[in-house]
Amino acid sequence: MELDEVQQKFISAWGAIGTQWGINRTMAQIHALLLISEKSLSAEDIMSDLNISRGNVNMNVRELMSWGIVHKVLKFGERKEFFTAEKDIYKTAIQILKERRKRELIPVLNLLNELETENIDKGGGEYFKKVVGEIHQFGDSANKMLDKMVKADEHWFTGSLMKFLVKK
Amino acid sequence: MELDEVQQKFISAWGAIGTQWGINRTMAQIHALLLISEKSLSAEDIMSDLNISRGNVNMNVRELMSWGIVHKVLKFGERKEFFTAEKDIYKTAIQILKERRKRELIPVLNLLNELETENIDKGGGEYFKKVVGEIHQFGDSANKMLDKMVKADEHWFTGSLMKFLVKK
DNA sequence: ATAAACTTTCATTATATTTTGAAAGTTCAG
DNA sequence: CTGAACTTTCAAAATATAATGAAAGTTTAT
Repeated sequence: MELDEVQQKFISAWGAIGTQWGINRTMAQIHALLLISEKSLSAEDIMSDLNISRGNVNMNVRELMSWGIVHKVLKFGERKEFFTAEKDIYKTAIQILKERRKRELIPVLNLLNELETENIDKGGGEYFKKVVGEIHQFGDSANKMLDKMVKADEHWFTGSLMKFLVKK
Repeated sequence: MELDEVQQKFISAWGAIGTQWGINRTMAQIHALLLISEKSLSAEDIMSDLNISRGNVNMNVRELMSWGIVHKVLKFGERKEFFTAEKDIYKTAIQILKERRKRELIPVLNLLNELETENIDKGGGEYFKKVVGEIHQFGDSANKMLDKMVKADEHWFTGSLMKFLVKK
């Protein structure tokens, strides 16, 4: 596929946004490319569209798959693997929340538990205890919230949540 | 202040988490240090506690202030400037949401507008139009949601939102 | 079993980000 | 005004992150 100027712009922007959120630029660009590609793409397609190496494509596509927002597609009669992005943007967002919760929030909550215990064992400071306790409480709330969000149906986000937020 | 082992651990962890969210490690560590410090700290305090240079402290403290989560404190009779972090973690989270909305989401929405116009002008693809349109719609919803959240009172998060989420 | 078609790995290279620290700038008490 | 106390800047150095591409590994058709 030849990318036109508007598409290029979209891909660049997606890459830049990703960077701000701690996502590697190329990974975000591959995601953008797959999002706007109607057909699934092979590693070679991605290499040529984005002008990046085979190893880079392989690494980042696998990472995107581990996030559950890009999928492998096998075409009948073709030996090559093709890739496609989840096209429902709500599902994509929920999936990212889900993964970030699992990979980042939960380990932090565990660490906070540890720190609270250690601080008591070692007769650590009251102030530290207070601050960490509050962060922990906040983290727990966020965790519960995300759990609900992630388990809710996919139109919950624009549906009931939006209504709830808008009413009062 | 001498940092004990538990505090060190907290600061390191905060730095690591920051990194995953696209925040520079040192900035996150300074934030952590200020969070757990009962008293406000001078640039020199931060330099010695975290073992970093003066320039680095200056740069990152200013960045934290621009995010509105660290404040300058002037002590009577002292010429030095002291710094303190917003200690209410809810306020801190809301403040970060607010800034990310302003700095990142709004520019993206503007770009999407542009891209949609350009795509029509240039007779670009239908599929692209569809995908970008959906992303735009999602972004608008998120934007409205954040606007509500940010304007709500500080206990809204654990209060009514949690209740709403937990009930069904 | 072979070899062509494809994917994965990883040491090296390239790029981007962060940190340093000395110099320049600012403020203020005397 | 002056100079001491402090803050800011920014070019250079250090560090961390990402990309390359050739070699190794895997799969499949024959």
